[in-house]
Amino acid sequence: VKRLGYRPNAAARSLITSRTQTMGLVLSDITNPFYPFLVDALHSEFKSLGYGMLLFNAESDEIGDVDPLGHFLSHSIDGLLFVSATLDSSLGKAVAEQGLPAVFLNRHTEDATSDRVFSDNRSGAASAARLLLDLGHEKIGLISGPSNTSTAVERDAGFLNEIERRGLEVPEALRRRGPYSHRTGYDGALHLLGSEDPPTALFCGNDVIAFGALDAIEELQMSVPKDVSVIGFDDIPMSGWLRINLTTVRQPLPAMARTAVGLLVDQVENGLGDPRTEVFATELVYRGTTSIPGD
Amino acid sequence: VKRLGYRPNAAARSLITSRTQTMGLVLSDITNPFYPFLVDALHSEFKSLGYGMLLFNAESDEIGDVDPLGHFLSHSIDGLLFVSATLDSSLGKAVAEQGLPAVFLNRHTEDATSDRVFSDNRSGAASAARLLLDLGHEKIGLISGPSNTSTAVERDAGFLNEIERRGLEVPEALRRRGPYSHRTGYDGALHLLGSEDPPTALFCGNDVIAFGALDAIEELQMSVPKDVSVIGFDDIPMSGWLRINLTTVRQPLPAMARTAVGLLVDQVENGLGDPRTEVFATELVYRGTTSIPGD
DNA sequence: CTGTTAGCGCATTCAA
DNA sequence: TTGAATGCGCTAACAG
Repeated sequence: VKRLGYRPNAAARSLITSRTQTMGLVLSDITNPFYPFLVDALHSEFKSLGYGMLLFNAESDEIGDVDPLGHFLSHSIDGLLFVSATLDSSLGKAVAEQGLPAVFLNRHTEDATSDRVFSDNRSGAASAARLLLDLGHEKIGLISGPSNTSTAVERDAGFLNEIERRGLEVPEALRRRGPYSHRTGYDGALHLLGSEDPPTALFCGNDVIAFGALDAIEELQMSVPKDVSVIGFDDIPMSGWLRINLTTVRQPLPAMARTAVGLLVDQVENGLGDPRTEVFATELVYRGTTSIPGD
Repeated sequence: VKRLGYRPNAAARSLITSRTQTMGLVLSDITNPFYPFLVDALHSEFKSLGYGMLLFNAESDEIGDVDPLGHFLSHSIDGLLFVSATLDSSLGKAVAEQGLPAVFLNRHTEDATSDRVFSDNRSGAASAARLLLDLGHEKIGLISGPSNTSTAVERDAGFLNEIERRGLEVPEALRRRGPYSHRTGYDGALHLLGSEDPPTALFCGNDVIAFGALDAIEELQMSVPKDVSVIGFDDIPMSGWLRINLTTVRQPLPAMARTAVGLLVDQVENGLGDPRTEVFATELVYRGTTSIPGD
């Protein structure tokens, strides 16, 4: 009978089941090279579990009071996955009030109202600090992400803490901050390295910032790692390309994506429970942008 | 009355209007740095017109007989936007048979059954050839994309045609081909430049392939553009980064995205008509990876 | 112009 | 087991 290409009508079905088999993915700026790999991983997880993925791109690195909720609620989805929300975002509360299944991935908001999965940014940043200190660097610059993101706050804390534990410090003059973008790294490094007593190493808030820093170093006709060592965070695939070859801290993105999707699907299929938090270990990836100072 | 947060139920509404206000976006591999900018542009166009965007990532560079249709039909969308379909894909016919609004963007299939928008790949590639010839290169290598993509076929044709018009040629031994990936460029350049009579310039099927070629050149300890000139295609933002600084052929992606979305929305709102084709002009972007041979 | 009603295509219940 | 009936929440057509 159904040989003539019958397709059940999804609208009618979801009208009765009150399920759409579609999840919403909210992210801050898909243009940032960090995301595609995440989106890829998330998509294939969702697909294998029978869910579609509706994209909402906030278009700036601030998922603040942009309101993706209205958009999604009127498109009726079963759950929401937030990637890289900001700390001050009211999204957590709003979603909890709606009783909507939700998971925060990579970054989280201040109040743990929903499931969260992220990596151990503190210890990852600490391991980066340890590497630079062990190599003999004493004057280290810091170019961080935005202060309203949990990743930046925790990476800063882990990094600075380790430095201080060794009896050193990073003076204000050697700190810069901005969006997780190439430009932030470029401007930051230009400023820090152009000063009269420049640092011999830079810890960058993520890989994309580090790429900007590398470009600034090129611009200043200095060389990496001889004149300056550089470390990033994330280990996106581009960081392994030969011309970049960035030392960085790897986040286990595929596993994180799988976990986040699992939690979300569990929420929609088995009902909401108490908020859960999953933390993943990072791994230092030693490549070519770090060395003993002057070597 | 509706102060208590009333939201119309999208499923019920679309049951009666037979519209979901959602479009499907099919792409071959979101991990390829070429796509995020497109996705971003498409998303904001759709959003501004009141449409959501459901993502389907084919996960390999081959949108062949992977069947996103089943996935989408069971998620009920109003129209489909295919980015980078392959020539041999049966998608065009399948979609046309379903009477589903669809647009092919960037690449197209053999039969023009739906609206299509792409750039003038032939003349873009010809302008790249002209640049290399004018600089004095006579031995030029070609690393193309897959032969079942319209972009690769047309770029090859435009490039080779211009070379021949000047009385030169690109022998088989100087041609390589593979997926639009970093690895294709890396392996291809390693092979071509490692031969006994290596070319002095390489035309790459797209920027990502060119990045791989640049890495191979680094690996071989040769220098760009002194030993080898390199040209890419697309002009994705990374190509403008200082450490890359790639000479390339720009496609006007934002305009192309706007047009594609416009055509698709027109189809769903005003009914299907005869297939339309929109072609966009490219622009040569002269940067630092090209020069007179040996200079 | 406001108020009422039928029906979109399913899943689920209940009757046979 | 199989078959018919109800209603999910809207929109559109129609009646008042």
